[in-house]
Amino acid sequence: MSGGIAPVGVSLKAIAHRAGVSLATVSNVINGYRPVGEATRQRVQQAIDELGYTPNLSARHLRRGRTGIIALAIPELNNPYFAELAGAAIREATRHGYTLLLDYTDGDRNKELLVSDGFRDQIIDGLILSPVQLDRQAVLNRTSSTPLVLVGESVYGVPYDHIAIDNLAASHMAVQHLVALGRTRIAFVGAHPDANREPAHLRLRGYREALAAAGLAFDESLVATTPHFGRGDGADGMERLLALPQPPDAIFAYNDLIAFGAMRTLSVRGLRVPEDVAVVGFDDVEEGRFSNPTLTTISPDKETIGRLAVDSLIARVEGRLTDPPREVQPPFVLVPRESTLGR
Amino acid sequence: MSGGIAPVGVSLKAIAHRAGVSLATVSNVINGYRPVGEATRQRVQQAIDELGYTPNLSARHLRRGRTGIIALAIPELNNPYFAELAGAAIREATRHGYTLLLDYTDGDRNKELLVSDGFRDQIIDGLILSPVQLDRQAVLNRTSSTPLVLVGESVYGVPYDHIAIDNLAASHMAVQHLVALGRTRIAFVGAHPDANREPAHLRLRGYREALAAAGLAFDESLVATTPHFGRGDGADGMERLLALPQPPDAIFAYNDLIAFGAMRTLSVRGLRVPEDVAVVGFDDVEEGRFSNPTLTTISPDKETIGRLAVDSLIARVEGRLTDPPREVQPPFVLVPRESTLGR
DNA sequence: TTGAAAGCGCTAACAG
DNA sequence: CTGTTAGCGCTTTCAA
Repeated sequence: MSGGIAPVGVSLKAIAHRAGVSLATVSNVINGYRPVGEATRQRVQQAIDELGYTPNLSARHLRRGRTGIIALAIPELNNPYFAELAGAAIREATRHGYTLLLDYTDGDRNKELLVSDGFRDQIIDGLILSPVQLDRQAVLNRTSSTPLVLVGESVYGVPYDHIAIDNLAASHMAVQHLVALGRTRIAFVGAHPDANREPAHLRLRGYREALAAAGLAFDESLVATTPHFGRGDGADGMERLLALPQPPDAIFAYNDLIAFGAMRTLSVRGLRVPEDVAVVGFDDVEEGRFSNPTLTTISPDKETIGRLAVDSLIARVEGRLTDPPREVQPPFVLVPRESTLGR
Repeated sequence: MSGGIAPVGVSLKAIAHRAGVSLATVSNVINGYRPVGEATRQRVQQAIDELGYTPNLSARHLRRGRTGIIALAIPELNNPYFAELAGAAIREATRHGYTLLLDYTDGDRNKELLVSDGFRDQIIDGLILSPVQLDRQAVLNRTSSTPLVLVGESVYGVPYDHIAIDNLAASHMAVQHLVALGRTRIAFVGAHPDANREPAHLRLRGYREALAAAGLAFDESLVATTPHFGRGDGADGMERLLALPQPPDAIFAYNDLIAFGAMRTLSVRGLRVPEDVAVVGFDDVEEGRFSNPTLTTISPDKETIGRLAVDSLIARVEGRLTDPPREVQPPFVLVPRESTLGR
């Protein structure tokens, strides 16, 4: 944030009048569109300071055809992963002089479509979208020409910049961690009911591949689907797994919230984490550093994801970037904590 | 969200031309500023539909002097309380056809001042502020004339609408709950170091009054101040309380995050919740329904707070509300869970 | 290096 | 009930 009070009514004209120059000159002092003589510049600057002038953004936007606003559309704010991502994006946007507007899709396909197809076009210069339900085809068919950057593991193979960690490798690492601890009945919680959707797919695929690599058989009954991706879903999924004839001895959760829900259920059922069941999450939200037990998890570099997404988008908006769309994979690490290592 | 694609370049003029009417008539069909004949209306509407027209907001805003955007400035998104509040506010703003912009102050006094003094004035019609550090005087001296609505327990006695639950009564209820369970050494975690600030003040005051009402002595060493209001602060505060010669047997936390931090410390130190130490939080964030143990807490009606704040603000913005500022106290309840009742 | 002026798209006052 | 038009504040082209 950088300040400056704007008494209503102080316009370019007022400054021009006060400084005894034309509108164009004042505009040039402000925007540097063409050079201005040093003496003139000083006089104009003084008038600006004295009157406390701030450009009227609506007018500027009308004229320029751009608004200085970009949107970040995420499924929900209640998932702290997105809250943290949004924080990073907002900081970066602000740094570039842009305002970032948050939109929620509730992970609802129709809302994702609406956003992608230009719901906010009148107000935004560009869009960062973290889709949940949107498929490749829908993105390809999108009807808006507003620059778009995708984040998250949902959609691949579309002509837009895409920022997401290597979900396959990350899932591998998570499962491998459990395998290394000697676990053999490793369950996956948080597969999407509609199994051929991409996002769960990648993490699920990583899970399967890692099992195979470890010589463990894939057991479909150990994959708990959930309608959403919150704590309640994790709790329910865990209940179902515990009802199995042979319950799991480890859980790889689609995300941290699901892991927290699962751990809650385990606690209620009198099972110890990690002694009876080890748990690994995905996202590394702050909660996992204070939960009982603390949560082992995949930690994507959220700061970098947010920053890169905003940078790419703004570069496209301003026409500075015209390369073909790029696929960027920010770093991630596995953070081992009590839910697998014990205390 | 309600949609409509806006191919760039479809203007009022285009519609007017297509429908064979004047600009004004099209505008009237859209805005209902004055009546339009039914036949004409139909023709215009058809042109609008066919061309997929959406008004250019920048132009409208320039003309109207309003932007249709309101801001909600909160300390941080990482506290799920604010995330939930923001969700409610966004829904309500959308319902009124407004866009809600989120701003973060980091609980930093300067940023709160900046926001309050009109940092976003060029872009917003009104502001909802949840101050942490801002004092009465700063609000009274504010230099912006943008309509303002305050939420939260921070500032009283200023000429703006204020939406906040009765913090005094809520704190009373929380402490009374602990007293009723037979606890006698009840600590308060999350007092602000600068003790004469209002927000912690009310909850702290409620705490003291409830102790007095219960015939319990106030022990200053049982008040743990914290620099911020996050999990880490709660964990640190708890450490300090446990180092006392006579540690507490109950905790009333300024908010849920602090309570989670405190419970984490208790767990690490091998103390049982609630057997050894009972814990009550404040905010009722979802996390507390899945934590181990689940958290007893004060549950403010966040939906109502968000809704009322937005409604009041928009009414002021649109000049529909010119009454003197009002103080509104939405309902709250105490939700007893395992952290005081046990399992 | 500077000025004059057109015009972005819209709303609302004025005129019929 | 409908049309004409001024002008919101700014950027940028054309002219000097």
